[in-house]
Amino acid sequence: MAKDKADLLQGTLDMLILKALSLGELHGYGIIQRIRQLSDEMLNVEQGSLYPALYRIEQKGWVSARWDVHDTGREAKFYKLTRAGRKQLETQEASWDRLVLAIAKVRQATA
Amino acid sequence: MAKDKADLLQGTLDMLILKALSLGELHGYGIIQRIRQLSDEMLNVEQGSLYPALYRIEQKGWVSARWDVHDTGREAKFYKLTRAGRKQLETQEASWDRLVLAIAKVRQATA
DNA sequence: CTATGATGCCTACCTTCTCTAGGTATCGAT
DNA sequence: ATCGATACCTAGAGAAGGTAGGCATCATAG
Repeated sequence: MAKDKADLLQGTLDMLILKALSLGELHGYGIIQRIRQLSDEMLNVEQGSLYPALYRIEQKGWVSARWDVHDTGREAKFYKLTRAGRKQLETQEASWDRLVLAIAKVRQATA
Repeated sequence: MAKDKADLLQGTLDMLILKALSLGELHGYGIIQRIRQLSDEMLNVEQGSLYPALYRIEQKGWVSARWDVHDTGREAKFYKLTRAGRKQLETQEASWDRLVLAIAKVRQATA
């Protein structure tokens, strides 16, 4: 990991993947690029984190996968948000907001 | 864990403990209460998470500990932020801010 | 033409972290 | 006398992300 890139906190990756897919169907490698690009290079998801995560997420029914050929003529495995996945994204975003709020409250405290 | 309390994300506990101690010396059990109170009951740190965390944090030199008797006459182990701990708190807060910002950027994206 | 880097997929193992679930002891209130 | 809160601790489990490898294709640079 490059020095200027922060490690993800556990529990944030699923949300990022689901969010990336909410913008449209995409293959694994593309998800990494989309997250990196949208975050202004601040977030870098490792392949070794992504593929197992995609597998987990697919098992849970939040995404569906199919092999396809894209523009460049190369084959890739495309993932698509399911209805349950969209629901899950909302849930995770709400949890994230709650956590951010709670931590902000603690940090507001002054000595 | 109560239903209305969210599990912490891994990596946030150290920051919360250091922040709690930045408001003044405190013993372990009190740290849990302070975090719960400051977060409006949204964050509940389990004892089984706290004590190992305090041990780790002490090993890293971010806090110093001493046994003492407090008002109620009971003995307790009081923890105090060290200079390195204060520095570490700043670092972790900056990382947290970066992460929150990066995730906000990703979430801003519209399909 | 060949070497290299980017694209694209995957797995095994490691490490870290938090939680669950136990244990112990003291104290105040019922 | 019992029970809940206070106060400390540990062992083990589970989850998740990273590191480090492997493999194949393609475009580009030398």
